[in-house]
Amino acid sequence: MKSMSTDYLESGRTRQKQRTRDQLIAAARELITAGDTPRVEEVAEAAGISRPTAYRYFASQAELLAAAYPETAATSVLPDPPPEALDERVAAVAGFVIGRVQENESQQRAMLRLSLGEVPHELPLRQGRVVPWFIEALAPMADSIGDESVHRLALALRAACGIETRVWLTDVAGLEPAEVNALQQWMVDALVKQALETPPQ
Amino acid sequence: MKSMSTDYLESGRTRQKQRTRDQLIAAARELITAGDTPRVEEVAEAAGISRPTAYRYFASQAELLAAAYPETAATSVLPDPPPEALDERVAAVAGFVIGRVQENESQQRAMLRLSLGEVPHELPLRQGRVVPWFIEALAPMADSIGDESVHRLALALRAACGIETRVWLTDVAGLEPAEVNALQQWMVDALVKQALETPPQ
DNA sequence: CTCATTACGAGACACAAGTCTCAGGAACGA
DNA sequence: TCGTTCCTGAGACTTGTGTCTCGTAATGAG
Repeated sequence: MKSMSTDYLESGRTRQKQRTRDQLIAAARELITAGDTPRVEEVAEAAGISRPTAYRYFASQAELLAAAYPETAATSVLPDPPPEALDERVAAVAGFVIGRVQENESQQRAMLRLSLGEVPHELPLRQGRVVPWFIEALAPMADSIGDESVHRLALALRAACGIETRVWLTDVAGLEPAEVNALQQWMVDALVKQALETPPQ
Repeated sequence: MKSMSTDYLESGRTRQKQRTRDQLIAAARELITAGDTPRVEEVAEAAGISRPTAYRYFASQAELLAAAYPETAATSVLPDPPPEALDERVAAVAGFVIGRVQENESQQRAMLRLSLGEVPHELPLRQGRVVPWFIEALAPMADSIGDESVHRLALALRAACGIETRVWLTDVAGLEPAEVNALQQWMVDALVKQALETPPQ
């Protein structure tokens, strides 16, 4: 089953459906923040909804959990007032992101694993807010290297401090959490500094 | 079931067991290079061995596939003669690694997914040869920044050009394969250049 | 308030991973 | 060659994901 078409929710008994969907997401969110990777059955039961109905709203466990993933409402994570120095601005964003990844590591791992399912998804993965945060932090250098390069750099920064990099540094390289944080932070700093001299692409 | 203890293979009818294990690995390798992520049953059948026996040798599909993963025999991937310039040396290794990841992307994704199984593994993940390759390429700078920093840098480089980073740049950032290669190569270059000024840790 | 629409629940099914038991047969020592 | 060890195969079982059918009941329009 593919993802439910958007206009399905907007036809028929829309309020009932919205309610059901919200209950599922709320239940999933609660279980996720409680620390596990809930099965669809557990989410459905916690929401007082049957399993088949849960699958009527979300094509897979991955989609349900993705929809339930706690969002940060903030549109900016720069301190107030924002620093002027580029590396400080970026370091602030990176520090926030790295910390968040570390806090929610088990959920992030679950999301990554589910997103790698053998059957290619119909894009359940949403681009988060991290890239915009980095682009905001990099704004002062947009004039000198151009928007395109700023975008590339932001992608590289997100890659450097995301869960994917963390997983490797932890599981395979065997670094301690604090060491992982430090190395990711160093990578971010190095990428920014180098971008000033030779921007990507 | 945990991983079979190593000395199990070395006790009793060792040759029979070694043969069985080799047949399983050979069959898995064939199926993997044919392009899919075979089920344990498929590997066992292809090897003319029963499924329970396959599980006697490998605790999980992940372990079996990991054991079957094609190895590069080379202990060095530097061109002959090796360049003197540090960035060229590293670029050579990175280019090789990035190319290999791109070639075997589906298998690498399968390995990554299986390595993220909910139940923490008893270390089925082996540190590959990529880090040693990078350390070799970085040898000229060991005197100036120290072995420890070289090691850290090599870990960062491997993280930057591995499958984990590629997955994100492809699936979420939506870059084309060639763009992914270019950005990973840029990241590697930037990290090396910056390490000359402020080494990690 | 009535009734057709339509979301929901119960329960069964398919399939894959992983586990367990037990009996047969191959390997190896004597 | 004989006999015991112990590896292997057959097949059932458990758990989890995702699908399907069909009857029921809530919803909201008239």
